[in-house]
Formats: sequence, C-alpha cells, structure tokens
Amino acid sequence: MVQSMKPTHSIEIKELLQLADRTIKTVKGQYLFQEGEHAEELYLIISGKVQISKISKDGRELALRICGDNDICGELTLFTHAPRYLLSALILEEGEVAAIKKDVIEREIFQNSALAFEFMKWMSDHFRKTQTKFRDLVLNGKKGALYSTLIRMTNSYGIKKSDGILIDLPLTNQELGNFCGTSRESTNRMLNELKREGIISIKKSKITVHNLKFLKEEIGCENCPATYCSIE
Amino acid sequence: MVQSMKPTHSIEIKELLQLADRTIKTVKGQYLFQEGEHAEELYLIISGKVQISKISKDGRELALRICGDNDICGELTLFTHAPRYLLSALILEEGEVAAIKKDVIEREIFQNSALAFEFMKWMSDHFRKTQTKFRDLVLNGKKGALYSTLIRMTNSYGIKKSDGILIDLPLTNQELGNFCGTSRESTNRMLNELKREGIISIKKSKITVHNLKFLKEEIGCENCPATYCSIE
DNA sequence: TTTGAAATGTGAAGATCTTCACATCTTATA
DNA sequence: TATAAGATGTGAAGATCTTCACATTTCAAA
Repeated sequence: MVQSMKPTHSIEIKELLQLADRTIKTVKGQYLFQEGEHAEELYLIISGKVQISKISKDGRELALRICGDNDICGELTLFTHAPRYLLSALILEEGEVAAIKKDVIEREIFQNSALAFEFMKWMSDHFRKTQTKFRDLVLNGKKGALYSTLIRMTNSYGIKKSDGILIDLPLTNQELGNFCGTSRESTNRMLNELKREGIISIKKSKITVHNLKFLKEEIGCENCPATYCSIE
Repeated sequence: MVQSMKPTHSIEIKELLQLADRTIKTVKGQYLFQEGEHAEELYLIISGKVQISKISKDGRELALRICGDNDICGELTLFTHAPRYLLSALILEEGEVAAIKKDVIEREIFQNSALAFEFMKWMSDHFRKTQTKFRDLVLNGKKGALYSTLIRMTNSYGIKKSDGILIDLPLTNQELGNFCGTSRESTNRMLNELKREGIISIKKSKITVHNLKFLKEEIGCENCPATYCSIE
C-alpha cells in the first residue's frame, strides 16, 4: 500500500501559469529570494522544493514551510506598496519555478473574480495553518513544536506504509529543529525518546511515524483536516 | 501632546455594514462565539472590544488579538465548507457588533471586485502580523514574546505622551501573559525588571513605554510599519 | 576502499520558565 | 471606611531547554 496523502490544491495553476513572466531553473542551495530584497514577483513552483524561512539577526533560522509542486511563495508581499520580502526562499531540490509580476497578478485578481475567490480561499487555508502551528509552538513547548511539525509533515509528505506513515523528505536533526525553534541537540534527544518508545523510526534521514495518535494526543490536536495541519 | 497612533483601516466598513444581517449588543464577559461552534457568520465590531483567543485543552489561554472599532473577527472560517470557529471571542468591553452571514459576504466578495481586493489586502496584512509575531515568540523566548507584545500594543492602543507611549488598555499580568504564552509570575518578573530599568512604568493597570527602542532592539525588530506589527 | 566531512549521540553545566506557596497591595462595594 | 476579592510581588524548587564539549557513526567522493 503506497498512497500519497498530499491534499489537492484549489488554485487553478494553469490559469496562473499563463500570467508568468518567465520560468527559472532553480539550483539547490541557492536562494529564490531573500528577506529584505525588493519584492516584485511571486513564484509558482513547477518542480523541485523550496524552503521558506526567517533568519534571525544572530543567524538562527526559523523554517516555516516547504513548497513543492504547484505551491505559491512570495505571496506575503501582495497588496503592499513598495514591498520587500519578509522571508527567504532556499532551494532544497532543484527544479523549475514560474515568476509572476506582482502587478500582473494583482490586476488579474481584480478582474477575474473566480481567481480572486480561489486565491482568497488559499490565503485563508494558509492562514489557518499558521495559526494552528502557532498555537502548538506557544502552548505546548518544544515537544509540542516537534510533535506538531511531525504531524504536519505526515500530512504534507506522508506516504502510507504497512507499519505507519513515511515522511518522504530527508531531514537532518538541525533542519527539523529549525522548524520547531529548537536546538539540534534537543531535537535529537526528543527524537531518540520517540524512537525508544516505538512512536517513530528513522531510516536514511527519513522518519516513519508508527503512532500518529500518540503525537496528536500529546498536543491536544482535534484531528483537524489536513488542510489546516500541514507544513505547506 | 495626545495623538492616537492607530493605523487607519482599509476595508470599506460602510459597504460591509450594508450586508449585515443584524446587530448585537455585546455584554462584557460573554462570548461572541466559541471555538467548536458552527460558524455561519462573521462579525464587524461597531463599538466595544473583543478579545480573540485559543483555549487549550488544559484550560490555558493563548490570546491572539483584541479587536476594536471597525475590526472584523470570525473571518478564519470563510471559504470553508461547514466550518466551525477555531478561536473564541470574548467581550472585553461592551458595545455593538454587526453580524454578516458567511454566504452573503462570500457572494458579495465574488461579485464586487473592489471589495474582494480590499478584503485580500486586509487578510494579507493580517497574515503578516501573525507571521512576525510568530517569529518573535519562537525565536526570542518569553522575553521576546513579551517585548513583541508590548511593541504591538503601542501600535494598536498607544497614545503619545510627553514621557513615552501609553498603552490605553487596562491589562492584568495574567492577561498580558496570555498574549505571550507565559505564566502570570514570569510576566510579573519581566515587567518589574523593565520597570527597574526605566523602560516602562505602570499606573492603574496601564503600561507606559518610555524606551520603545530598547524593546525593539532586544528582539531585532526591523522597525517594520505598524501595519505588520500590531495586535489587531 | 580509504578518508574527510557531515551528522548523530550524549553527559554535564547553566540559563530560562513554571509552579507552588504565601505575603502584600489595590480596588470596588457594602 | 471596613472588608473581601482580585491583583501583584517574590522566594524556592523543579522542569525544560540550551550550550559546550567531545565521542561515535554515516556517507559521499577521491
């Protein structure tokens, strides 16, 4: 049994693609955009993976989401005068992205009410995700942050296996810690505790969650739909 | 010198008011809506104050924002099928709110592109606020959470005085702690430290910030516009 | 297959927060 | 103005996380 749990997207991608100015071949390790830069475009991921994060002044990184096929990023600067990117977008996996000029998409949204509607729906979902993640991190400490991140990752990158859900994304302890706002060491210790208890197992940097229920119960997750509870 | 620093709102309130189904007299201490209830309306605050928060299973409260005149709440459930409120709305100050049916506003947004545009702009701003607050809380610990909350409150409820900015909102240590995800005691200790250093002073449950620069520097705030950095 | 480099694992010390317990202060109202 | 309820202040103990230091393991490229 191998079945992707990734939810389908609502935005009409083909419609957006027509607005694209150009496409860019992305290179692993490079930045699609960095915080502080003038924001004139938003990006539609055609292939590859892009991690959106915030870098703090002292160099620590808070990872917010990983965008895959058909995701949009750079959207936070829409509807703002003379915007700059608030976040950075690091290429995790090479691929291709389409760049759409901010003013082009704004104009199109203004004229095309179906697109506007879909876009609002997307923003709305997106906002709910942030809101619920916020709650997990603030109310449930670092353990809550980790468990929440793992749950979200099963929703975004989970593949059902006979013994659980494989998060099909290679992750180092450091990278996972960046999503939770925890140190590498703490992340490592928490993961090992989960391993010892049989909740998860790790093979080749990929985590399999054997007991999702445990993670959900620990953070008081109301079993919300995957739409609100994913990392992208 | 007494001057409000509250930013102006972009949504055309009068336009929204015409869509209202009914208006409700709010009573202090009551809930406008509570998480888990079926969400069929969203609310436009005409007067009074409403606090939006998330209650955790073990009874702790995470306060997210305080809505005042012309603010919208209950918006998180828009564009969702059979939604339930994710948050609770507690009346802090009695007043009046207009209730707008979810399907009415959705239909109107679909037909009225100017309204749709304004609404998206509002959502977009709203999202940025959450995002930046998120960063402060996760990257800068509890002190960061408190400083961030204080800064946001000066933007939302600040009144310029000769010796600093008065946050014109009576707040107990507990209530402030609920915004930061900290215990009452920790909040109290941190506030006293700030008092000792002359950064703030408190009179009749209202905080005056004398040294906003200090707070901003401590959390590495890029002096972002008040639009992104307020609690409502 | 060797060999660095990167990633993981772990003890120990210290910083940060919470919790509990209780004292003191403030405020509303009877 | 008496008084009770609510809010604030604070020490001490303990939980939670981070940081530092270093050992071990894994992995990809020479």
